[in-house]
Amino acid sequence: MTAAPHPVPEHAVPQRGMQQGSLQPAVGNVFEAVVGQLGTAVRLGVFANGEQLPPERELAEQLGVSRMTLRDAIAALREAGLVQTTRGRGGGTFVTYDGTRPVGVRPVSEYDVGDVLAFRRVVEPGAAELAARQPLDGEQRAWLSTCLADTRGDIGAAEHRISDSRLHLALATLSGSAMLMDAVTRAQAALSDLLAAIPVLPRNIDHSHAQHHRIVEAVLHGASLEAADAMREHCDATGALLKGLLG
Amino acid sequence: MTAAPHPVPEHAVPQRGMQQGSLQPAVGNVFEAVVGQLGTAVRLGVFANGEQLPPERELAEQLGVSRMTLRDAIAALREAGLVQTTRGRGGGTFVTYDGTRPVGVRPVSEYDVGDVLAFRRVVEPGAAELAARQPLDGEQRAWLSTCLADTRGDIGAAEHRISDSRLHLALATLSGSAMLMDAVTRAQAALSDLLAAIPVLPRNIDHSHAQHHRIVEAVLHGASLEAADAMREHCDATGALLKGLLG
DNA sequence: AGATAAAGGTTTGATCTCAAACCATTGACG
DNA sequence: CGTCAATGGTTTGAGATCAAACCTTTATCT
Repeated sequence: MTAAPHPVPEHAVPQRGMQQGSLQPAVGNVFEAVVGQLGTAVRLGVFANGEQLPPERELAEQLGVSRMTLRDAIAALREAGLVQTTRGRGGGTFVTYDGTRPVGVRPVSEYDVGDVLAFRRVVEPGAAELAARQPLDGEQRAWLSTCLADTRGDIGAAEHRISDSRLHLALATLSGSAMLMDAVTRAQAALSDLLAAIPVLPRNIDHSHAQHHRIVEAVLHGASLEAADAMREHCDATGALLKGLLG
Repeated sequence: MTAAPHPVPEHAVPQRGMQQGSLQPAVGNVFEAVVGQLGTAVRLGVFANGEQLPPERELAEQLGVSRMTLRDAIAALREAGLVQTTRGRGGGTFVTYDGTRPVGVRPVSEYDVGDVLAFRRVVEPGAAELAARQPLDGEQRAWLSTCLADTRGDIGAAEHRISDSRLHLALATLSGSAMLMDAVTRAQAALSDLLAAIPVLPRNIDHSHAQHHRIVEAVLHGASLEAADAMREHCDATGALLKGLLG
């Protein structure tokens, strides 16, 4: 039919692309992908404890997945103790997870620790910088302040981790870039497992809070470079802590 | 069975998470996803013209997809004229695409132009910075130089676009971070459609080449901040050009 | 020439996923 | 108290996807 455009004799080395890295495997199992996504959303506090998930029909559409598959995924989360479900009007699926228990839901993807930290150090400062450049309305400013305040209260380590995630995701959301939001979410998801493994020293929390404060201040004042810088420092600090503790 | 943890009376507003943004729809159609990925890889020059794709069994595994589905995808690319296939020993699927024809293969995802540019401006400088920090061996340095030289030759606009992609992806690869490589690939993929739409002026190419040169030099010399800066400038220039022409 | 190896091509039955319609439960409201 | 509305629960048949085995083609080697 068609001859090979470049016949390759046996001895010649066919030059296959130096980089195959850019081919990312499609997740073969939709069910597992959804479990991973929802589980991550709960662990990161995207859905707060006690909060109601969107109705199944709606959530299924948001996830681009059939309702049946979504229901199977929710059933898995229910068995893992992350959510509870009630029927009837006013019913629904509610988050029952305060971060104090470990979760049996495995993350969607597994990355090298150094890789996650490097990635995060790039995208989070970028998101902060963009958020600072964005004109924020009153509601958005209030949201950011609330998220910041939530990381401060007299709460346990688990709650602190969740509100920390929420703050970072809020910043990413305010960047106004869906792709960046996406990237930060992935970084946080990959990070949350690592963070759960390290001991929380009050000193670290204080330090971390000071950095959060500086970041939020910068964003609220539209100081984009300062915001990026502060976030970079924050990532470096967390990274150093993690590397010191994990290898 | 189980009572709702927080019974929600009709009048009370159930507080559903302020950010639903982090739930990304799973791609429902594996076949289409694979067509999109391979098509993008070809358009970006991940597989160069005339080059042979990995054997089906191998490629299927890399993509995390069954061989049947992969074959369907390849058939689609073949009908779109992007590849040719030969049987027998020494046969395989070969890229037949020099960028001069428009392609009927739609990209995997559709993003806002501003979003793509903002994302790119964050991840590409980050990748360049990391690449500059990496200790590069001779082969890697040579690869980078080759990619740079390829963008210069006396070639048409289409070939130029492809070798440009290859250079950017090479830099991302040398960053050593799979997640960043991933992000840059997505940015380039989203960008390539936009870039195909703008006219190519010799002056722009010269300007672009000077920037590429500065970036590569910085990376080869391990000047990470300079590399990031140069790349940021390059992204800004491309971005300004695109914004001026598209919106 | 014949054997071998490396590729693509084909078949088949099991499993996953989807869409759509319909059923069941519960609280709110008249 | 009865109806309605908003949720989760269930069924069903079609289509997509998979894994594994097997067939065909063709260049190289002996």
